[in-house]
Amino acid sequence: MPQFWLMKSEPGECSIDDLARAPRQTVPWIGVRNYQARNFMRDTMRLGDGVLFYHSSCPEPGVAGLAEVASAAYPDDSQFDPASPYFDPKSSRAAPRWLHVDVKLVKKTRLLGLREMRGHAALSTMLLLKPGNRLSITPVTPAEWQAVLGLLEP
DNA sequence: GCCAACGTTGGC
DNA sequence: GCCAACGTTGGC
Repeated sequence: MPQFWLMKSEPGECSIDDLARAPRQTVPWIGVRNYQARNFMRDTMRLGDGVLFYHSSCPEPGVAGLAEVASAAYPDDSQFDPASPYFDPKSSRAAPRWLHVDVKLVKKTRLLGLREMRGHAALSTMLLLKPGNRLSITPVTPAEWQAVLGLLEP
């Protein structure tokens, strides 16, 4: 049974084009510092799960492409680096607090804008669209996934 | 830049 | 274990 996710990335940090240019079109999803999002990666994600690659905190927020989970969860090295903005002094190599998976590009799509998404009843259940949602990784139901694909590939 | 919503921290 | 203060997210 395939699972599906929506993962937010700031295009200034890593855009869909950055992903397309990355070696093997794969990037480590570093920098998640939220326990719920971490737990999704650690406990629920499986290799090959579908990912909606979402651009956030930018002029045109929305789904910018499709990707897939390309690794199991493993420790995020940036938490050990004092020079990194993601440094966590309370973490240690012996007991890493933060993990991440790798994400691989499937295809860049047209931009399915946040505003457009709000206009479709079939997407109204998406956690992304719930008021106040800030979670950077959210589960997507098979119905929501199919509805998004339908809008991206009519 | 604003601000609402939410998660985390830390004193008690 | 409560909860006020604080920091962050992210659309607008």
